[in-house]
Amino acid sequence: MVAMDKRRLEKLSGVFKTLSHPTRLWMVEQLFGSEKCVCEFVDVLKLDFSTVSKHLSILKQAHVIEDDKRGKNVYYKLRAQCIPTIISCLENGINDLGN
Amino acid sequence: MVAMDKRRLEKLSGVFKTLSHPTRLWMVEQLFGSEKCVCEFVDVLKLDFSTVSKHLSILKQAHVIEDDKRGKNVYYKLRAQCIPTIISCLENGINDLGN
DNA sequence: AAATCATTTGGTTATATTGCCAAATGACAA
DNA sequence: TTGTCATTTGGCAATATAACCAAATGATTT
Repeated sequence: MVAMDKRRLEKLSGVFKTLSHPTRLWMVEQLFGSEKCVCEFVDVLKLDFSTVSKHLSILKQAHVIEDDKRGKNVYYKLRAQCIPTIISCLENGINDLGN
Repeated sequence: MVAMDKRRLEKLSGVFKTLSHPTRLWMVEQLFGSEKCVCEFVDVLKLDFSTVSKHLSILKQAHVIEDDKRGKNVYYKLRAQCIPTIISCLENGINDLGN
């Protein structure tokens, strides 16, 4: 593994890592169409507020989503516009191949 | 998270998980052009044979790569042809956005 | 200024992942 | 059939991740 690649690989694999949890992936998909605030996720997921907030923060750190504080709420929206493409690409590619 | 989605999300996030380790991601990229046998990876990575073998096995289970035993060696090649696209998609998308 | 609401942060425990070593397997070679 | 080479499997210790609870923060509302 050439040293020059190391930083790049860590960053890229880090993005994949943020998408490697079902809950986070679901949250990202919910943001495809429109922004959502933390409490909306909490309502549906029935996970602790802190758990949801931490998941969102992980996605934010990787620049997959971004936040926007307005009034009492924090709204999250998709930042990495390539994710929808990536997901359908993967689903078409891998799901077909025998599972 | 609608129950119907659960299986799909687990499978999809599972694929991301296999790509979420720098060494595995590097190995996948090495397979873009041509197949490689386990020992070739061991030589370059300087990790234990068992470590490399386990990484490859994780990628294989997710159908990202597949193996082909020939003679004394096991050759691995890319199975999910969408991965190169996904990686460049991500690199163009996320790297540009602020660091 | 105090109370309240939405969210984040810190701490803890349970579980998962990674890497090494040693031992098992499965060809092929002698 | 014994030995050797390439790889896989099992087991263990170290580290990382995920979920919860409790406490802290920050912005409104009273």
